[in-house]
Amino acid sequence: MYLHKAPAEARLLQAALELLAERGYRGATTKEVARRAGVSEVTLFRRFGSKEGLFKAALSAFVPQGFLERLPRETAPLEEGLGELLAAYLDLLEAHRALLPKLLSELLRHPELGQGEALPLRTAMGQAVALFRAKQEEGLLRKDEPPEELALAFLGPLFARFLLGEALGVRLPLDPEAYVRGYLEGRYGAR
Amino acid sequence: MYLHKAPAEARLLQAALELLAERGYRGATTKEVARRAGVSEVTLFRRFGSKEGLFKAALSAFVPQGFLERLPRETAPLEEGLGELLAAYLDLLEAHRALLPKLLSELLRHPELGQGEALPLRTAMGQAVALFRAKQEEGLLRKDEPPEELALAFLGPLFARFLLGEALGVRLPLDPEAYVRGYLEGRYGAR
DNA sequence: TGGCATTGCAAGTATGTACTTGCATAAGGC
DNA sequence: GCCTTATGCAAGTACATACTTGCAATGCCA
Repeated sequence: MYLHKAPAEARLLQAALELLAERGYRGATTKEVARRAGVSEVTLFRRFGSKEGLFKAALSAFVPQGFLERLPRETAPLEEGLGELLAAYLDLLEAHRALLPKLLSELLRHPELGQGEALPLRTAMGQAVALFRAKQEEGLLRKDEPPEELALAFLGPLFARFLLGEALGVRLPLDPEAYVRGYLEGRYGAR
Repeated sequence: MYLHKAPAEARLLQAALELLAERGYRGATTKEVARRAGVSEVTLFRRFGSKEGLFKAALSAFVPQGFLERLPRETAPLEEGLGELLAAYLDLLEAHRALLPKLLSELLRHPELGQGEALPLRTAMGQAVALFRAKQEEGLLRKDEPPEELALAFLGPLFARFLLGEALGVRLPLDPEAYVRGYLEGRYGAR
């Protein structure tokens, strides 16, 4: 196997993410991405086919290695499972603190970028939903709401808290155990 | 005077604002602005000279007629002055609820658009600062902070509240009198 | 050492988009 | 009725940018 393959590709993905956040999808040129990655522009097109392919891949790849495997299985006990889910997402948000708000804004403006074959965030949300569904069937969570609602009610405030903190430039400390407890005692968690 | 002058110009400015919010500065093409305004593209360039000129003008003009005149003079009593200031800004935010968050995001990404000769928001902020400075000199506000700080402390939470509400899709009701009282009783307002 | 994969470089093509020019037309004001 | 002003239309220019092609160089592995 050709050893130099990984670095060029990885640098292109990283540069694409940064420029996407800095200048937006239309403002980020392939030439500039290649320059920042220290790679020729031709290589970019040989690897990713098109500008859109590159940015889709970048958005899919920005979820860290091992994130999906780290998510709790449906068989995990309720409270531990939620705790692990929360911890995994907290780490993800922390790892991309500076970029995420602008990336989200670009995703809203260019929905096609989120249509990547297996955008990991989508998969990750699917796994979270599976966990909530399993706990519903075990009778540990209320069944009068679809599991997607339960998952959103759990993760939504987390995103909101994060985005608000970034927008205002403040760090909002979060106690994971208290967050899980608060969810379980709240409206959606009540069984 | 040529009677048809105003409509074409006004429609161009309005279409430019909408497209700026929808697609961003780079994504908004002059052709599309002209089409939406129901005007030929060449008219756009004859009126505003360039794409940048058009969008600068649009950002300057989106402050409603009479807004500046409505701001309180330095001679207004403290509490009434703050109340009028607050009411004027509340109306402005209300008038542009849907557009403002995206416009602000574009302003952050393209600062040159804010460099308009007399961007009214800049002027408006200057008048607010003058009010706070006058009240400082009357001894009604603490003098150990620059008036710009006092103005920001007064208007900042208003903007934050508005942006948060838009981001989360909720309406946060605001009691103007309570807001002014809270400011005057708080840290920055204490004299 | 020979072959394959990966990359760079130089040069191109195609297209979109900002911006221009020339001419004709219509709407007022005087 | 003439002039100014505003506008549209058709056509075109200049440039940036996405994307391609051909060829040579380099690193790796068998």
